[in-house]
Amino acid sequence: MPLQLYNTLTRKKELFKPINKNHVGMYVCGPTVYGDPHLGHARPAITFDLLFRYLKHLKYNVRYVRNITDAGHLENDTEGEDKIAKKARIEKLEPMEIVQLYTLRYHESINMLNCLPPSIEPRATGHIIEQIEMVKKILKNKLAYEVNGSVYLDVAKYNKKYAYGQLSGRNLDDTMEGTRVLDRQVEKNNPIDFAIWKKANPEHIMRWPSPWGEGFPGWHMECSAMSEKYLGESFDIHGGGMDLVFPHHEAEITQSNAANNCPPVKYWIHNNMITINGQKMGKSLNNFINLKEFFTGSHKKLEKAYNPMTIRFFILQAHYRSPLDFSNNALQAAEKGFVKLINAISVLNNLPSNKSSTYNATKLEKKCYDAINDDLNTPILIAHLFEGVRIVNLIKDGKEKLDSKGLKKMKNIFKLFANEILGFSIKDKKEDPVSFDGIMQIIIDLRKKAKTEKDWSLADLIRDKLGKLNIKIKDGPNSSSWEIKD
RNA sequence: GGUAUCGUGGCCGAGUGGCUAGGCAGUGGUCUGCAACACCAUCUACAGCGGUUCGAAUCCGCUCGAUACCUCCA
Repeated sequence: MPLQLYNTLTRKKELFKPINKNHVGMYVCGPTVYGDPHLGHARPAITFDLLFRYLKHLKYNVRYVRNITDAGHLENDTEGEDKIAKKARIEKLEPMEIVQLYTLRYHESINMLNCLPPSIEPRATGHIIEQIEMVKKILKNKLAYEVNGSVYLDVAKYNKKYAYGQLSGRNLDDTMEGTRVLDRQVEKNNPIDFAIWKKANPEHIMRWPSPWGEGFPGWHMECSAMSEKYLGESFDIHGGGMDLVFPHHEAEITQSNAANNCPPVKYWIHNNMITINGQKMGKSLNNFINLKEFFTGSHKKLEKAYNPMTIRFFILQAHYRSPLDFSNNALQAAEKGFVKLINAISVLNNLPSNKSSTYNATKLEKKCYDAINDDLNTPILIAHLFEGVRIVNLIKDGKEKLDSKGLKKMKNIFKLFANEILGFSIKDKKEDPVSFDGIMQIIIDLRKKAKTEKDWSLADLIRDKLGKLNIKIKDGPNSSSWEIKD
């Protein structure tokens, strides 16, 4: 079964077929860098990292573009302060210092989650010219109008030629009813029209010259302009959080149609939200936990620190389109499960092969592919990997057998799905240059001798002392092994 | 009010018109000098009420409940 993805535009799973054979263009909405990255940011980063990794595995030539929004949007359509400028004022820094600080912090946390860097990470402020050009095009197509130094997209006029609201499933009348009319929106012909260029008030710091005077681009312009620049007028995949469907992505479709007379995206893919006590985790609700706080355990809601791979595993254990509720219990269950998976991989790598097989690893491999191909069903994929874990442990106990071919297949399954596709980075004890392994073997041999001589106090002393160094001894029937505790 | 999504066992979380999800926790075993690990067995389930069907937790309708979006948010 080939790869199928759920397209928000059609609300169906669709067979994935790129526009240009062998090439895939993917654009994902990145963060607005005015605060620390939190657990909510981790979900799209990991979801689309997974897709990026899998598309690459399928031998596609993927260009993955994830933007950095460094031109703050207004807190409202036409009112409020630019978020980055506000933060700059509060922290007494230049806006670009805020941008730099939080871009670095974003990269740091996302890297720890083992997300591959995108092919291009463009910044909004680096593409003001492209955005102005796009506004000009929309004006030229008579689907926007200028008022007093600002440019608005004429949604009603647009709606006559293109259907507005396809992505979010709303029609124009409903949306107009739900649109709040603000006092200062008198500039607009219609409350539903949205700014694609805004005139800067004198106190607005981040401003650029334009044919309409000094101003700044509208909220949604950057993604339209940058995706077009790097991926073309029409590209394969656009991703982001579900909360961006309306108005952000709807506006992107509108802008691209208005400028280029073609829809920008073939597959719209949206990840669901992470909730805390059933409520969305977000800045506006002030109930978010920073990623760094997870890694260090320094948040009052956290019972302990969580390894970045535990966070990654926790997120991938749920399907990306399902809401995922945070709790210490869920995270600790994920942690234990993940350790079990990792331990089995190290057992597998030291397993001798048998003369014959009692288990068909090829079937397992097929099931893994079926799972990932079914709209990136990582919970099922992980469930299948746990079947592999069980088999590996049974082989260790001599209750199942794999010949050299089967063993190789099994190793490949874990390498491919756990490492390369799910992106779990697994520490390899053997990478240690001073052969910690060798030293450990000596200690284990000494303890074995003590045990043979029934010197239990010495054997226990060795185990306890190692335990204090976070090294855990695991006794088997004939031999012992060890592992470093987290 | 509009739009969309969802309601699964102690917890997290898949899936599906008839066949074991999986993880964590619990219980009983095997293994072990003890323990841990591992393995085996086992226990709780599909919000409620109708309907379609040979058969529904899975499809349809209604009720109740939850969430998101409609204002920047991943």
